[in-house]
Amino acid sequence: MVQNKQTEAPKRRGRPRAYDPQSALERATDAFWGAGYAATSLDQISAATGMNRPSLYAAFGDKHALYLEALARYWRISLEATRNALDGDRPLDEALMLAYEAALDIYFSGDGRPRGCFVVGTAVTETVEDSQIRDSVAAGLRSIDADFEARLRLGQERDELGGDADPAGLAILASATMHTIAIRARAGIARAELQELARKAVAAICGRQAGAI
Amino acid sequence: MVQNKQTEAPKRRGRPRAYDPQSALERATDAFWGAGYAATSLDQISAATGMNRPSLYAAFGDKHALYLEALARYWRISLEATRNALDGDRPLDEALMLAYEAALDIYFSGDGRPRGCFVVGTAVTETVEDSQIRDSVAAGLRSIDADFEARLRLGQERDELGGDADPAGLAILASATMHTIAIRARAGIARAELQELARKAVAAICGRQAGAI
DNA sequence: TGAATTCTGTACTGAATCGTACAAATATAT
DNA sequence: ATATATTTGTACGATTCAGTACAGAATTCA
Repeated sequence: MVQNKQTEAPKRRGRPRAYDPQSALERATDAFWGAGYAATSLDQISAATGMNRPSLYAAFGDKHALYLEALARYWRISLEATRNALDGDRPLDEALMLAYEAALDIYFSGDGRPRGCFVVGTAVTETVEDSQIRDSVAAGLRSIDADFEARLRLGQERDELGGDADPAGLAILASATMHTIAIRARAGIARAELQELARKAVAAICGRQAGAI
Repeated sequence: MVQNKQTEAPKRRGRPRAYDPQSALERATDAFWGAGYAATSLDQISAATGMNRPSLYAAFGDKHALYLEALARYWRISLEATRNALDGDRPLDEALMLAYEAALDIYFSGDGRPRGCFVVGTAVTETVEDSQIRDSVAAGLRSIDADFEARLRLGQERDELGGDADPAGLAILASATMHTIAIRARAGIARAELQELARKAVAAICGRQAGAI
């Protein structure tokens, strides 16, 4: 059996940690996700992770650094989900619909109320006065745009779109659809309604010949 | 000359107010708009409005009530701007483009950094744990949807869309375009880029025969 | 076994926060 | 003038918050 790679089996010297950094970051993300960055206190994060404050500081630095790590992790996971949905050899309309379903899985995850997108729900608020969060958000948005546009260009090559369609323009609409779903999910709109919204958007983007899904 | 209606000329009894409630609410909105609801302290609002804390409480109630008033006022103004853009007898593509330009005027207003949409940038964060803000956001979103859909149906009657187009589906894309602009503006994307984005979106929504604007 | 190392948990500090009490100020009503 | 009503501004209390100091606990190395 291969040596455990996730912790790099470091044979650390002193008292062992009572927490797993990865799952601690995940629970810290959950804490921020609900009330947002500013309204979430370190005490709440401490409670959510089971780590006391000094351990939080030792592991992640201050609240801001912890949030940046949570944000980066969320981008990784959510961008990967979108790419996985778009990458396959599915028809275009199916691929788009799958991307939105994957997003909805994330937006409706967790135990409490639906929280929508972590970025739209918590990071966007901070972008005005926080350049690091702003840069992260801007980069992530462009990345999603590029993924949609690449898939739509492929669709055009495969004659899945009208020949006169503009992949760049449609990519904007595809990204925009994801953003409006992100907002509405957090605002309490039911998942079924958002699925229906996604279906209509996909049909409109793909040129109304859809109906498969 | 008609009696001053805005203050109802009430001949109040005690010491007169040193502030104008309307402009105070406007400046309080500005204060919230930058850092968001949770990160904006009453001291900052006090500084922005020139009112001291007891006067703020007397005029608006606590921080939460003040924010709700600011949110309601923002919805009033921004929904009216959208309706004015869509209501006229302009061609559909011009009307849509004008709606996005009106939104951009709001999103890029103020002295400091661009703040995007007040709702998307500050209210959406609070929707998970605050039912009053959630209800306000949900209602406003539906209202914009309805405005776009009404204009698109009119466009279909006037043969400004393909006969097989689905106004409800396109209305979703029109709303979504506004939302993605709101997010991107706050994330620091330049206004010129967002105008170009809006043009492409309008062209795609209206069936690519655009080019007028 | 003892020294060195790393983490845990309590407890503390200083600052920021919200909300309000209270006296002074400024107007109208009689 | 005097009483009444309303707002202003200072000042205070109670709470919460971020960040850290420090002692004790748990582990590895020699």
